[in-house]
Amino acid sequence: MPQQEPVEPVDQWIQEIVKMSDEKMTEKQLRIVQAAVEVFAEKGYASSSTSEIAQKAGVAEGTIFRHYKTKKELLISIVSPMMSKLLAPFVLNEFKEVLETDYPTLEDFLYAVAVNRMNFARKHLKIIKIMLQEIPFQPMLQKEFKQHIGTRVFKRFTEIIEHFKAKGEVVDLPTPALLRFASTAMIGLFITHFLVMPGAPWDEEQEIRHTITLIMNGMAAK
Amino acid sequence: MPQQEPVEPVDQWIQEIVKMSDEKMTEKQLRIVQAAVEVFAEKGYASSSTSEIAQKAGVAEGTIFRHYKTKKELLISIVSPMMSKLLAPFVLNEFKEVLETDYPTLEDFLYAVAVNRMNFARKHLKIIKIMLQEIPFQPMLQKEFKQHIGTRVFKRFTEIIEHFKAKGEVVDLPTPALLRFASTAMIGLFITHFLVMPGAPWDEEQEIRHTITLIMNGMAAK
Amino acid sequence: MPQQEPVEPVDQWIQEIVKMSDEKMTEKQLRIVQAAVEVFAEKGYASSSTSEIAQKAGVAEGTIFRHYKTKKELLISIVSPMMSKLLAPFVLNEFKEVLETDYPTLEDFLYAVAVNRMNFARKHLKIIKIMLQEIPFQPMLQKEFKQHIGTRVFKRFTEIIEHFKAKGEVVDLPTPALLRFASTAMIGLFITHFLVMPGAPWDEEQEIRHTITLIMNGMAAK
Amino acid sequence: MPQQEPVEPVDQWIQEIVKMSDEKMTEKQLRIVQAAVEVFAEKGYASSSTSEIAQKAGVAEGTIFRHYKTKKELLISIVSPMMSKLLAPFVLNEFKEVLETDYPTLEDFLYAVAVNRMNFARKHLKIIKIMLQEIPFQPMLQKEFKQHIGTRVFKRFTEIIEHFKAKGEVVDLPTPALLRFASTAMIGLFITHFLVMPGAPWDEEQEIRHTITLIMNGMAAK
DNA sequence: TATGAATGAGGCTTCATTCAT
DNA sequence: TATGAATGAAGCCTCATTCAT
Repeated sequence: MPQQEPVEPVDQWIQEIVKMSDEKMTEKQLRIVQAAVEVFAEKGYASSSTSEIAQKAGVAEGTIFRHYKTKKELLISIVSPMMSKLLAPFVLNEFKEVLETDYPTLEDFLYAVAVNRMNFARKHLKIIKIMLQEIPFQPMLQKEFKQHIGTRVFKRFTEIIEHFKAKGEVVDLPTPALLRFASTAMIGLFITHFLVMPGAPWDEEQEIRHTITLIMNGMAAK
Repeated sequence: MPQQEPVEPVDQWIQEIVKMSDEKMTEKQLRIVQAAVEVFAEKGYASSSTSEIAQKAGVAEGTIFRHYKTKKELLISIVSPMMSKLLAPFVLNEFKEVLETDYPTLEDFLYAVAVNRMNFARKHLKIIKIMLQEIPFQPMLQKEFKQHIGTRVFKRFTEIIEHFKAKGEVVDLPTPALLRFASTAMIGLFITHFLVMPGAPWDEEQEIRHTITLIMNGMAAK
Repeated sequence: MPQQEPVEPVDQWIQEIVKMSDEKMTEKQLRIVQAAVEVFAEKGYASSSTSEIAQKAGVAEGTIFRHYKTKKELLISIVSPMMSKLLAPFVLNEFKEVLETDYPTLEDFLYAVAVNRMNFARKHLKIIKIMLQEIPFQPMLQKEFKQHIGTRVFKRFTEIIEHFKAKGEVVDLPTPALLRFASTAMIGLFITHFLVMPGAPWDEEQEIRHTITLIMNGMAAK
Repeated sequence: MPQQEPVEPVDQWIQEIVKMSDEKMTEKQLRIVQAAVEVFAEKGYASSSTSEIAQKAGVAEGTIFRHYKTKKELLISIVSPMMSKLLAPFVLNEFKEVLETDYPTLEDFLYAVAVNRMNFARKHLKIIKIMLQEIPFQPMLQKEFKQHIGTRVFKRFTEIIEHFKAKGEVVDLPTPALLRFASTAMIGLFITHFLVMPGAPWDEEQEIRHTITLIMNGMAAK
């Protein structure tokens, strides 16, 4: 079990990516986006009306369409950048090096990353909910999802797992199975606490540590 | 690792529940339900139109409303029974006894249950997809979900995990964490293969075994 | 100058074409079409609103879209059949034979045809006005116009003019110039009295005769 | 048939009218007018948007409304002066005198005028198209049209025709019929070649001569 | 003078639901 | 029971026009 580690090192190399790149929005446009996030998250994209968004944003309905050609473009403009920002740290080239250089144990590293992403997710919970809801129905989001996950994040994680397998620290099971196991256990933690049981009290640090412990135990070479 | 086991024993005690309780539907009504499942799964509930459902079912639009007062009632009538059927085996009182009586190892038992539920899910994939999509937006479904999971399935699983903890076979971590870990790893397997990567080829038996192995390793008392 | 001739012979061979082929319309659909003709003719297609059409037709706005998928489809459904009906008599194969068989002089024949088409046009004046207004902006109507005029009516008229040229009765100028001259002089008569000066009193029979006389004089071999 | 005549004489007495009276327009205003002509001609007035005009003109939308109070005023400002310029030569008081003084034959005169107006029309084709399209729907244009045609051009042409009738050179038919015949045959030539078949190759000089020949033949006292 | 963000009325179209047949 | 024409509310979007800068 890792000692309490400062999260900063991770944030150092993510910071320029994590920081919001939503530049130069007018104040009304910002209000539109915020209202859209609220309404989409509450009712789902298809059941949300632009008139309700406009009302909640305190602008005229026509103003929405001055900034976004269609309702769908408004959705995409919200969800699409979130997807890349959410996964950005896992795409970095230095990922593996940082992992070995800056952290005493794999668990430490995973914990740092998990906390960082958890904080990010908590901050953008509604957008992530919208993203999960709409990916099945929006081909454009599917495309972005596949590009990000399929060809970048997946590859990076695969490298890391095989690195540890080569070192004899990870059980000899197929890499895809290991990857799926680890990621769904972590994502499951996230979804359970943020989406399935949003009200339940929890000690985030403890929960993350337990989950990582279980994952590590599961994957450890016997 | 368990030997190849016949799945039948599990089915024996689920059979009366798993068996369809779709009673006395007219042929047209059946066609409506089938069409609705197709369309809801493809476009999502809110983006589906009753006219498209009617057309695909080969009935007049009015006919739908003769059987279901509203579009939402049609949705509920499809999703609601599926939820209980999907979780039914985990609610049975004899669950724990069967587990200890009929199966040599815990892994054997989990494998049998997993295969059984996987087959069930494959058969009703579209409805499950609709269910997952609509639970966040349909209070009635949320209520049923909470009743089933929160007060019945959760309780049953908690009992079982604590049973094994008491026997010293499971690591001493909080039961909710263990439960979440095990279930999300299994559900993650399901969602990955059925929903995220529906086309990918896979050896179901192997995948289930690997996942259970990882879960068991993770939870095993060290 | 021809004696007063009965118009019937011409009508005999056009009758089955001239007769309306608008079959099996519901009463509401008929009211929609009538209202649309009124409004389109008065304001022009682009400046007409479906809500005004619905109101004038005494139906709900949605009812229009039950019968016509779009506003443009409503326009096309009105104008397109009119174009072929208007030109139908000029396309008939027996045109030239009838001309030589049933009428003592070319003038008689032209007079009969002119009266027949004038009556038809008067009856459908508004639709013809819409047609003329919208052809420049509706590619589908342009296509139909080219097919009808370019490849059928033009060809028929060319044959007839060359027939009389061969008989030495028509001046030796290029056939297209003769055709254009004769047709625009006739169409000019129509447009002047029906569209440019709709209120002016006139003796239709006299006007037609004068115009034909002038056309014949103009084209006569000197 | 007249010899090739210089067109200048006609232009001499039209020149001060034909010359553009577009005074003191800013460069932006000019660009707005040009863009409006393009867009109105292509899509029709009602289907054109001020935003498209502004974009094509390279100005802000608001700039249009600084120069023209409404969209309709922009239309009128374009079409209205064109109408008078197009018909100006036919309104001149000296018309008849010029006719008898400067040209050996009536045909010569008509040819000269036709060529002159044809050139003018070719130069302002789009505006004329807009004019023809919008007269039916714009009361203000109708008013101007009636004033120009009804009380001035019509009167002038009537005088000329009756002048030649008195001289025994024109057939004894009602003057309005003669006038309509001649004008629609000429206008028909114009519309056919410029609007109905804009792409077709043609020898303008020949076509005008043929048409005038046919008109003269038609109207000649027998 | 010029801009362009903002407006809100109005346009076309969809759709769940009703009802006479 | 089944139909499908009809409804009208509501949805998305366009657009001429205004106004603060």
